[in-house]
Amino acid sequence: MTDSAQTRRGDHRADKRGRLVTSACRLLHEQGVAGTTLADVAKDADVVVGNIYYYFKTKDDLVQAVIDAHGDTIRAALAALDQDPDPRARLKGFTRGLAASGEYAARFGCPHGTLCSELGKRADGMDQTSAAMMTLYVEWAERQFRLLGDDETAAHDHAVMFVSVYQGASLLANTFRDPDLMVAQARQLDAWIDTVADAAV
Amino acid sequence: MTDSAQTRRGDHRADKRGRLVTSACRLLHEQGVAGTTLADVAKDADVVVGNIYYYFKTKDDLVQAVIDAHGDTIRAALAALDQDPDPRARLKGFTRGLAASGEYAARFGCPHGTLCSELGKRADGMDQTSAAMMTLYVEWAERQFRLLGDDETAAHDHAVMFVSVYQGASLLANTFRDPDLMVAQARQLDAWIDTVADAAV
DNA sequence: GTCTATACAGTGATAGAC
DNA sequence: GTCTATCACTGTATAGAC
Repeated sequence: MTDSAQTRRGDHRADKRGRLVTSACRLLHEQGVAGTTLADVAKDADVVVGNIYYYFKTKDDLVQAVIDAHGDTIRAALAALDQDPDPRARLKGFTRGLAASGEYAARFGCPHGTLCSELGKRADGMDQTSAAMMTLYVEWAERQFRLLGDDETAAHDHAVMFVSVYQGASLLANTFRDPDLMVAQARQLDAWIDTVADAAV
Repeated sequence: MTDSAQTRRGDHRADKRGRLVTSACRLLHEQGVAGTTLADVAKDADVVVGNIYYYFKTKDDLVQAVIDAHGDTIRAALAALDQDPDPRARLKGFTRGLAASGEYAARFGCPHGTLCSELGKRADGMDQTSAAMMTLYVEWAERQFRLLGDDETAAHDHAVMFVSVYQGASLLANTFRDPDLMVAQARQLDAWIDTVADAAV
C-alpha cells in the first residue's frame, strides 16, 4: 500500500507491475498460492516470466503485494459503508454485500479468507501480514458494535462473531458450490445483529 | 470408510497402510495438501517413499483415504454427543468441544475446514468428496434444530449458521494465533443457540 | 510386498545479452 | 527495463530387482 500510489501513477500500458499484481490477485484467489505458478501470473499479465523478478525479488514478495492490494480494497469497501450514519445499517450494508457476492464465493471462496487459511499454516512472517486483512474487518465491526452500545469486550466478541459468520459462510458456500447459502446466511446474520443491538441498548 | 475395517483388522506393526493414513492425516492438516510431499508422509510413517504406491495409486488417492478417515472421526464424535437426550445440550456439547480445541485450531485451523478450503478451488471430483465432511456436520446440527421445533428450512439455515461460526472461528483463531478466540466464540454461539431455541418453541 | 534407482515434468530463481 | 536461456532443485510417479 505504501507503493500503490506509485503503482497507479503511470496508467500507461507500460505499468507491468500493476498488471502483475492484478493478475496475481485473481489467480491466487482462484488457484491458491501454492497452485499458482509465476508462469501463470506472467502469462495472464502478458509479461515474460523472467521479467517478474525485476519487480519482485521473490514469489513471496508478489504475494505480499497482493495482500497489500487487498488491504486497499477492503479499506475502500468499508469506507463506502461508513457513509451511512447508522451503525446498524452499516452492518447490514455489509451483509447485503455478502449476499451479492454469493456466486463469486461459491466458486472460489472469500479471497481474503482462503488466503489466510493457506498462509495460516506457515510459520514465517507471511502469516502475520495476511492477518492484517482480517484485522481490518474485525476492527471495523468492533467500531459499529461500540456505537450500538456494546462495551469493549462485548464489541470485540460480537465483531469476531460477525466476521466468523462471513468467513464460515464463504467456506461453506464454496464447499457446497451453493451461492444461495450466502443469501440465507446474510439473513441469519441480520437477525442476529438485531438481537445483539436490541440487547445492547 | 469402506476399507477402514480392513485397515484396522491387522494391528501388527506391518500395517503400513494405516500408518500412512495416520501420518498423512496429521501432515495434511499442519502443512496443507500442496505443502505436504509424499516424502514427508513416508518419512513420518517410517515407510520408504516408493512403497506408498503399493497402497495408493496416486497422491490424490491418499488424500481421499484421509478424507474417509476424517469422516469416521466426525461420525464418532457426533455419535458421542448424541448420547445426551436433549438436543440443546447436544449443540452445547459441540461448542464445549470447540472451546477445548482452541490451542489446536489456533495453530493449524480446523482440519476439515482447511482441507475443504484448499480442495474447494479444484474442479475435479476431489472437492465434492471433501464436501461430505461438512455435510456430516450440517445434517447433524439440522437434526438438533428440528428437534428444537424448527421447520425444515429454518433448521437448515440455523444448522449452516452453526457450522459457519465453527468454521469461521477456527479460521480467525488460526489467523490471529489466538486460542482464546475459540472460547469466546463458543460462548457467543451458546447465546445464539438459546435465542434460536427459545424463539422456535 | 518391499526396496532402489531413476525417469520426467515442472518451478523458482539467476545470468547476461540487448 | 526487457528478454532468452538455463541452472538447480523438488516432487510425482514408474520400472524392475529382490
